[in-house]
Amino acid sequence: MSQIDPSQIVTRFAPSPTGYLHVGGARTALFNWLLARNTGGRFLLRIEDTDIARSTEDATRQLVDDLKWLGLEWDNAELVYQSRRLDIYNKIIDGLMSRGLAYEAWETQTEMEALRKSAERARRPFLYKRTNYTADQLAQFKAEGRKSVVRFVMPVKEYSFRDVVLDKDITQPANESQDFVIRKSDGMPTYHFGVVIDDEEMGVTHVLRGLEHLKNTFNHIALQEALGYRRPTYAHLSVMLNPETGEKLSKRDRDRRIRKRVQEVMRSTKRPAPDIAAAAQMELPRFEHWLATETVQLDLTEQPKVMAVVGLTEGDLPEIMIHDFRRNGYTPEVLLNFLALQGWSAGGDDEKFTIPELIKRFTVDRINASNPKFNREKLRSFSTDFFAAASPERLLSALRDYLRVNPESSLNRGTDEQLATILRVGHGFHTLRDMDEKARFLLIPDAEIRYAPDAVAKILLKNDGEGTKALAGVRGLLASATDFTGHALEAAVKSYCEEKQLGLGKVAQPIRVAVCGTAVSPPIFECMEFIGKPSVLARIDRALTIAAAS
RNA sequence: GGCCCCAUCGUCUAGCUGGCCUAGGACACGUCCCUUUCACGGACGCGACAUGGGUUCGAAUCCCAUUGGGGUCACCA
Repeated sequence: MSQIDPSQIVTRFAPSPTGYLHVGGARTALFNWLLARNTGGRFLLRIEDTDIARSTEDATRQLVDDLKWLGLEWDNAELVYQSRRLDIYNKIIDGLMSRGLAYEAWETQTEMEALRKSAERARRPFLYKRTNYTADQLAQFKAEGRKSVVRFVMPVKEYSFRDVVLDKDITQPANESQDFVIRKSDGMPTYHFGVVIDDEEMGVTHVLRGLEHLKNTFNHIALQEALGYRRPTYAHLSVMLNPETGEKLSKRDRDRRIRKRVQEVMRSTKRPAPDIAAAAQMELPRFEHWLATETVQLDLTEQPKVMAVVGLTEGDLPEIMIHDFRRNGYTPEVLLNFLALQGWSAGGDDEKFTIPELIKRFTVDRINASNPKFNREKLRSFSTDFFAAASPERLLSALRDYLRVNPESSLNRGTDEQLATILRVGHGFHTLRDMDEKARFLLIPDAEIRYAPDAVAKILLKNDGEGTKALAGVRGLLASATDFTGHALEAAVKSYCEEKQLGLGKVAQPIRVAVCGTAVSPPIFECMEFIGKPSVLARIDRALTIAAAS
């Protein structure tokens, strides 16, 4: 083997545009990007849109947006779309056919299915065998309007390649060679074909991809040999698993979470299905079908409605797409750091890295072969630490980004200065969503404060309205305060409590409920300063009215 | 089911050219401290080499088997 000049390393990420970027795809992209950046090589992006039915332009845009958001910039100025390269593929396929290395096959998908079924019944593995059609058959197929596919004549021999993650040679015996499809009946190349041609033409030297492609590699090698192409270095990455199911992380996991919650709610509240379906504005048969069928998923309009009915929020669902993480208030540097640790480690005890550190320390030989379970708790902890250490500028830009994808948040009303204050007062949060949920009352009109019934009951009404009395008592003090800063308010309320022989909590908690609507908030005196005296008094009056009416 | 891959605390992992390991770190969890709430923070603690055989003076580290988990068997990538 010749020594590869590291500066010549070319990697690529080649997603198929079927939706937002999946977290597993993001990790694959990250590893390829890291390898290129670590060695001063190039990282390329190619769109594998050969599945016409599933690929959309929207999806391509979302994919590109997610990659940009992550900061995984690619080095090809022009994106490569496979769908625009049909001429190139067809020319090569014609060449293969003229050399007798590829041929047309006429079996329909139903016929293929039947063949597979019978092989299964006979309990032997199915391998496609070339059939010789008579002239009559061919004429009949064409008369029927059948469309042929093109299959590659895969030489029957043992194939072997070295996988640098597994650090071993992977071999496929000769009797598993099979003439696989390289051009589909719609004229598009298959993945196997496009990937081989494009990797060669783009000069890709290193292919880091998911483990699900391990066996495909033999097909690719056979094609490379037939075409006289170079063989890139292969590295197959482990599969990230859902910690609850132990299966591959899947978009379906979110749906599963909702279904589980619906079932819990139905069991505990004895609320019947028709009732929930109606509340979610869904047809009952559709709702029941979904409820009973794992493989059926709610669509994007149904999902939020059902969630609202059973009291689930965005933050309760497992994030699967990069966009989910963005919406839930994670930053790219945290996500990337964490993703790098799913299957890779720097060795030793270090695990918190900036992006430049990641680039510097990344090597392929430290990638692990076993499948990690995706542990969101730890990601959350990384996020907490990141926000605790971030500069005010980074905090604000992260929050602005979060708000762009969460337009319904009340914090969108804030000025930069206000948001900076909120960020400072509310420090110690895990994610921006967490911060948003805790601090959103700061930027909504007094009349729109919603008083949480359990907080009102526990803090204001309990013990014969003890809290309400305390609130009414301290109102005068607040109304007459001349200095409405957090410090001054705290000092004033503290001395008030001493004077009245009350614990601080006995007074502070009722104020909190009155001002925030909940029993939980950032430090209350600073919140009061932020909101200002008129609003604080208005909110207290409103709370007193509500308490009196309860 | 066939073929392939993998196997250290609940989780992510360090360690794997055998002795520095009565196995290290982080998350989670538990106790305590801080505290006007929730968090944050601090201290301490709990906790693993899947099993069975080898090889060796000596194995988490090497070999084999078993078990378990995962992947794959498309005109989807």
